[in-house]
Amino acid sequence: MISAPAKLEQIVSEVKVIFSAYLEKFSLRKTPERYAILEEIYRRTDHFVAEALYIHMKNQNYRVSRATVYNTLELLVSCDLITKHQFGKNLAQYEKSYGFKQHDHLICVECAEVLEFCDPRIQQIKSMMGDILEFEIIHHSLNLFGKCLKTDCEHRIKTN
Amino acid sequence: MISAPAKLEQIVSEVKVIFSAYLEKFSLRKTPERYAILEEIYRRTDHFVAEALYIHMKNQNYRVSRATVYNTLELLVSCDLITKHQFGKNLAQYEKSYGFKQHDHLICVECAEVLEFCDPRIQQIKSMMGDILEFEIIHHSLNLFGKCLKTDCEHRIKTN
DNA sequence: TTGTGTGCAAAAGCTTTGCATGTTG
DNA sequence: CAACATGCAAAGCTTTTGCACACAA
Repeated sequence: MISAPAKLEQIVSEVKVIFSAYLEKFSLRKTPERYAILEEIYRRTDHFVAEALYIHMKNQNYRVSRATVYNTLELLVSCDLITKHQFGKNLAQYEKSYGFKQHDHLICVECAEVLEFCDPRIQQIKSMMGDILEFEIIHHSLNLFGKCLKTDCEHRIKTN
Repeated sequence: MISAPAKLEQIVSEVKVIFSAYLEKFSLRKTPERYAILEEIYRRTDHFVAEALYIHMKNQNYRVSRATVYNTLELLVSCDLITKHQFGKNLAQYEKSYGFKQHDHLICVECAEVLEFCDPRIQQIKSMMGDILEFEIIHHSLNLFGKCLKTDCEHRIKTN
């Protein structure tokens, strides 16, 4: 079996190829900033917000601007390498999407913890509703909001 | 059968009772502004944004501030009389929810048209995921994004 | 060389907050 | 009358835009 670090390297190189193809297809320029942002995202853990990505790159002394971060995030959403979420707040959260299973989210309204889950029925709903309402469904967003019942939930620990 | 205007009046009076009970329960004040905003929402059509509600009340020469509008919208969300949505933009949209069937949304990515649909499977997903992940699910948000295939879709008309 | 992309800072847009005033309970 | 709610304007935060410069193609 392939090791986790090796798999990460493989994914990073694959997403670069996909991004390159996308940039070529639309005659967009292959700038070092764009690749640096893509790589930063794929080496980071799960969900992140634009500002955190910007700060993190700045901390590594990488010269980049917010404008470029936002511009590149939009490109990456367009070529399906990341997904953009709005978990009820006025703040976009992003997530890498290549090489990971499609999933939806369950958000704790008390501690804002985000869990992921998969359910095949959502695909059925998408295709049925697309047919009935005559839409070509491109993507979806399903968020469940609730309270964690486990005793070790972060917000329960906090309130002890 | 009861007429549509009569039904609206009935709903308006019912939501006022519910709101009153909520305000009493939490020892909040029954101000004229709060009732005026509630009434305005229930007499208006479907989805709206906070600013539009504010402008609309101003145009009727009702003296109200944005602060109060936002404050009241939050109260109404808390007592389940309206629901708050984020259809992919950094802009909250609201919708009255009492007396209307629970539904989800299908958004056209080209013309931003919003359609509503119901599917019982979403309830099954909610209860199953709540059980498995040990969450008490309070509410959910399911948005499908796609392109309208009908020839009379607004964005198709626009581009003619 | 040409024009797209970038950095920087300012602006824009939605929402929240602070403070003095008004009004509910 | 005491505390809470309101109006107004300013501030806060995320995101977008304008402009001069840099650099990919």
